[in-house]
Order: sequence, then structure tokens, then C-alpha cells
Amino acid sequence: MPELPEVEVTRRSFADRIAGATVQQLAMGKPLRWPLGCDPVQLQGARVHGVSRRGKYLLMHTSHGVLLWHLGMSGSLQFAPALPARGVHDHADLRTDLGVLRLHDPRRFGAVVWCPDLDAPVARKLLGGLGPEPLTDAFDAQAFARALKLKRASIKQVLLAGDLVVGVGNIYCSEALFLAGIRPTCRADRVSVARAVRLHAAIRSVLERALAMGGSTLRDFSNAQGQTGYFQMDAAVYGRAGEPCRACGTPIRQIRQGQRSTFFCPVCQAR
DNA sequence: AGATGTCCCTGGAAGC
DNA sequence: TGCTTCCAGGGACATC
Repeated sequence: MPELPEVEVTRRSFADRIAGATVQQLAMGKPLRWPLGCDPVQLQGARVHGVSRRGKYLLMHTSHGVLLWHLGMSGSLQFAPALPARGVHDHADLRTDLGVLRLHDPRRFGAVVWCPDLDAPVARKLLGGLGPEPLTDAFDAQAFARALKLKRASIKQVLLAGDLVVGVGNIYCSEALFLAGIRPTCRADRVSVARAVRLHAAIRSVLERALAMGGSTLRDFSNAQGQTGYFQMDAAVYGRAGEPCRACGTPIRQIRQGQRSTFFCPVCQAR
């Protein structure tokens, strides 16, 4: 379940190594979340300039356009000089003169999408509505607090929506709200400026910590040890329904918001 | 227009 | 033991 920290760690693991490569062939497997959007032959001969990240998308900049990679919920990328024959869940192989970049994605919520450039309609559709990056100055506490005042949905759903800040997935959302002492069901416009500022800091703190641990997560993942690492992360509330809150001992409660599980401490997150 | 619900997909766990 | 059902997740799209 890659969230922003793992996507970033993934990026760092191959961006430098693939820069300067020339694409020989893009081989696609079973259909993914969205179609590639072009004939793979068009990418042959493209030179890879670099790989950046926007939210949970990886942007591979090439001489022939931008290739977007999304890991969905079960995707992982591997880049190596050579790889064994594709398995049943390997749905994209980008073969270059420097190695093969492979998307492994059992649940196929991921995607590889080609955009001629970042102004193209498909790029605008996928990237245009994204909010500020949480770990940059673009994510401003005061602006965040003001924006919350315009939203009536629950704070949990507003954070997940991705237009006020990107990269806060279901797991880190529960964790950040716990850290900030805010109940997930609280209406966003009823979060005071002071509490919004705390939440802003909590989001950064949770993501930065996960990013720092993401390295070990990814190594475990690529070593096929099984878990993706969220369970090594020692979550404060996520996945701990019924277990005692580490701060006050009250059993952690689990509810559903928008078809998704939310975890919180009813005492530490009183409102 | 903003909020909410639905769907895509598959493997693993839980329930019968 | 073997079947069925449920659940996890991000995000586009449909509906209210």
C-alpha cells in the first residue's frame, strides 16, 4: 500500500540510475487502472531525463513526453540491469539500455499513462486538481487553516480528498488526526485555526517519519519478506481497534467514513 | 458547486 | 475441508 513516503522512496531508489537511459521498448501486460494512452512503439528511442513526483504520481520526463506511473494500492517498481521473465502480476516493463523498470501490481489499481506534455488534457485531468505538496513550503499552515473553513465535510474526508494537501492516505490520515488530537468526524470548518496549525504540523511529522522509515520498508518489500512495512511503523491508532490508546489506555475505536476505516481514540480526540 | 456514494481489482482472512 | 463473503486501498465518475 504505497502512500506518499513510499512513492518518494521508490523514486529515490531508481531516479538517478535511470536518468540518461534510452527507451528500447515498453511492454504492457494486463489492463491497468487507466489505458497507456498511446502506442508503446512511440516511446522507442525516448531519452529519460529524470523522475519527479507529484502526490502519489511518479513523473518520468523523457524527450518524447512524460510517462506517469501510479502504484495504486498494491504496486511496486523494480529497476535492474536485467530481470527474470514477467510473472502474472508484472504489468509493465520499460526496457532501456540501462535496465528494465518493472511495475508489479497484483490488484491492478496502478497505472502507466503517457502524456505528450504536462499541459495535455490527460495530465491536467490527473494532476491538475492536486493540492500542495505536504513537505514543501507550498503547504502553508495559515492557508490550510483558512481553506478548512470553506469545507463542511468531515476533516478526515477533506484530508483524503487531496485538494487541500496531497499524499495523506487513509493510514496516515488517522495517524495525523490522532497526533493533532482532532476527532476524524469533526467538520472541517469547525477546526479552529490553532488546531488546524497543529494538524498541519502533525501531517508533516507523520509523513516525514514514514519517509525516514520508508527505506527499510522498501528494502523489506523488494526482498519479498511479505509486509509492506506499515505494520513495522508502530501505528498509534491505525489497525488497533479495541487495543488501548498508548497515551491514555482507552480502547481505540474504529468507524467507517466514506467506505473507509477510520481509527481514533475517543478520549485523546474528544472533538 | 459541493458533498456523498459507487466502482474498479485481487489476495488473504474470516465465516459458514 | 471447501466454499462464499468481506475487506483493503486511490481516485475518477455518477448522483444527489
